[in-house]
Amino acid sequence: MPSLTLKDRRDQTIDRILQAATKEFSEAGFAGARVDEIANSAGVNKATIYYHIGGKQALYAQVVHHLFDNAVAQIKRNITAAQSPEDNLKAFIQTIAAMVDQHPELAAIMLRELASGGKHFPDMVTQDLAQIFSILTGILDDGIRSGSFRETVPFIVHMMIIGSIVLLKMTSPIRAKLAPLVATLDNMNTDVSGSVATEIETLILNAVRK
Amino acid sequence: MPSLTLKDRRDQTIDRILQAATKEFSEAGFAGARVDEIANSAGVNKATIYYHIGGKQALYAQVVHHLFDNAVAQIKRNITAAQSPEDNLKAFIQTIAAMVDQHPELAAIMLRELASGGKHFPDMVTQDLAQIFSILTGILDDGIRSGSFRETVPFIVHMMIIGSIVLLKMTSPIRAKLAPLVATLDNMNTDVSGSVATEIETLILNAVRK
Amino acid sequence: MPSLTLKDRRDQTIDRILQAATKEFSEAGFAGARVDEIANSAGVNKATIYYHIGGKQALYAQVVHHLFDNAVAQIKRNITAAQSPEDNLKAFIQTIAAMVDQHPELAAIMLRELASGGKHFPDMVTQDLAQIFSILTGILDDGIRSGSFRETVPFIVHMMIIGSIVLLKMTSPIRAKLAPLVATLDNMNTDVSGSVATEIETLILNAVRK
Amino acid sequence: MPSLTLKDRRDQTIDRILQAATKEFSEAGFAGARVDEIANSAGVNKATIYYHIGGKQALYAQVVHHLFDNAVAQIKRNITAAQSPEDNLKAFIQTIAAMVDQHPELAAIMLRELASGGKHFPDMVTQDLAQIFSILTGILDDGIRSGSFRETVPFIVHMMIIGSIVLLKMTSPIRAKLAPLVATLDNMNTDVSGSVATEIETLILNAVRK
DNA sequence: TATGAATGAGATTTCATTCAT
DNA sequence: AATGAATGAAATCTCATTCAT
Repeated sequence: MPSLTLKDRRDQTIDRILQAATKEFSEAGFAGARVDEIANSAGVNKATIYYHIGGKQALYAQVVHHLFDNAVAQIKRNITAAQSPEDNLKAFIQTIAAMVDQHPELAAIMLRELASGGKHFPDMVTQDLAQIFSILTGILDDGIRSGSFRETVPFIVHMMIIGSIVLLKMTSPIRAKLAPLVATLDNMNTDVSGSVATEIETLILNAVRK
Repeated sequence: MPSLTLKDRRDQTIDRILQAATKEFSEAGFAGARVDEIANSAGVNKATIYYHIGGKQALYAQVVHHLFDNAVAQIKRNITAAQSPEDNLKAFIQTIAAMVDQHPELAAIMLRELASGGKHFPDMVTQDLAQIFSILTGILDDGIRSGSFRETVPFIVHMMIIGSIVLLKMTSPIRAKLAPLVATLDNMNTDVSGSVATEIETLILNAVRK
Repeated sequence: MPSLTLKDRRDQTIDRILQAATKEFSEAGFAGARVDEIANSAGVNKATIYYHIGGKQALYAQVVHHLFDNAVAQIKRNITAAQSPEDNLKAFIQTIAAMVDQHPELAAIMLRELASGGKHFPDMVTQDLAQIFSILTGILDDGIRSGSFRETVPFIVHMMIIGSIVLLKMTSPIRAKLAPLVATLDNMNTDVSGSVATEIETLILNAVRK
Repeated sequence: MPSLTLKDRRDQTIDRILQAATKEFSEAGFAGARVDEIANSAGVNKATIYYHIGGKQALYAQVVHHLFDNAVAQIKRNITAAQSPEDNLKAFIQTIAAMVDQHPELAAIMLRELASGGKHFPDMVTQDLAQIFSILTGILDDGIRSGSFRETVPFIVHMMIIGSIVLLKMTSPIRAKLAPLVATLDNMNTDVSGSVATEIETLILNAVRK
């Protein structure tokens, strides 16, 4: 029994490349990322990247694709099970918070993409985002129908949730710098799922509740 | 009266450089920005930038500095005049929204900086941000003391406000792409001050009100 | 009888490689040719080329060798049968013209080799060329001895024949571009054997006849 | 008085680049030429080539352009003065021969371009070639009108002249290899203007004369 | 003050070749 | 016999920076 088939080897190599690229792109952005660096940290020759993937652009596209696809899948999995609109909204917030803790690269890449107007977003990713949004819309509609939620502008609520989670996650290094100067920042966690997400839940529920 | 003093000429040149740089940096990020491009769009020779400013890093620092300094000043100006905590909170939200509409570059640069952990933020900018935050903390404290606001985690409220405003502003090109597919996005404005900010006010006030 | 012996399979593969290589080298030259491209268009894996042939240089050598060897053989076959010096000269011209129509790659490769001073020509090919030339020398000598031809410089006559045939063949794409602008080019054939070769015959015979 | 104006320096640099490029491209062809090599032999930094010219393709285009433009100009200059069709034809042949001796790069590049179907020829060059051809057509027409020349196919005569001259020039290294084996090649000159061109004159005049 | 020319260092990409199977 | 994966070396090109004027 051979230790590893050819295809497995291939997949493993591609995986290592994709992981290294995800890290590099999220830390440095597309323009700042270095193919050399990615190759090194993936432990492959630079040419291997071109052989398997095809170039910096293509590599970036794959990274973004992977990241967002998995994210959508995870959110879908976590929401469908829940029940009341309030619980669903909580689950939505917790899921996104957990995801951002698990994959901070997602948050970094999203911010940078927003900063450049989503120019590099492949259409599929845009649709992924639309799906996430439609999950929230569904929850809010349910709540309105069942009389527990007010009428709100769903996209604004969406941005409020995503915005607070992502910014809270990404400000943690800055918070660390500011903590000595600003009392209320002292004991804030670097993770956003947990107590931070719980506070967000409360705020958002108050915001949309009748 | 001479047409233009030497000093004015100089200042004008520097101004054109800074404006061009602001645009380029906000659109492409630090790594993606090209000194060549900045020089072109400022209508000066590349070497002039080095002569007056000193290099890409220095140029970026000045751009960020300008942008955030003015922002803080503007917020301070708009808040001090107001009265009740509720009105102050509204003014805070409206001011930030107006600022982001006026200077979308500010939003873009902030997002990118967050994405890279604020590595390039000069200390002064970090302190600017702390000042803005302390304004909000003051408003929330006032509200708690006067009995109209609940106890909340100020930084989370802060991120909720900033996050929703900035993301709403920056998603407008993506929204344009999605509008045909998603009904609720149809008639959303590209500006965030105005009706969008008003909805944010309502949501945030509900969120923090007792 | 088995469908195909192992040896035949091998030969077939090599053949496909050589054909693809001939096309690619003639279109792009040695430096411009891509081993990848050759492999693709031969329908084999790149490594197969290295396995069977041994490398780009070796491949090129084989291609050139094949091409010129066959050419010499064909010319020899066609000349020996003829009779009078005039008829032999005509046959010589017609044969070369026919060969160039059949294998335009030969012409392309020859031109490129001349352009680089025959650096890559294996010695055997140089000798092939010498043989072709000696055939012409023989014809011209016969003509002089029989009193029908003048004394000429054989190599110059040779170059005049080869040059006009090869250039006429290779200019056909350029002629196509020029035809709309230049009246006399309108109805020139893309093939060089036939009426074009007949005109060359006349010109050359006039040139060398007493 | 400054030793050299800025513009002169620039022109000098560009000239050195163009000269080096002409040599490299003619020796190695487009694909085989190395920008590094060109930069080195021009004594400039590689980036200088990109600064002034803009890339390998552009560099090649300029080289070809220069070469052919000058060639056409020179031919025009030399022909207009002459008189009888016979003398004009001789002048045409001598001029082209002289040009090829002066600029063998022209011949090399032309052969390679023919080999690839003139794909890289800018339109202007194609028109240059058409002009040269129209000069010959004029001469032949004159000769027909004055009764000294037969009716011929001008383009074939053209190719016969150009072909023999260019091939004679470019075969000189191969001839050197063959000389020990082939008696008649012994004392052939490496230059084509002079006795070789004179022999071509005789052959071509015989070929077209009534 | 301002500039055009030039560059060094490094970025991305290509490609002939080899290796393990 | 044949292949997919991987690579080293080198090619083209970019870009922040400096120099001479």
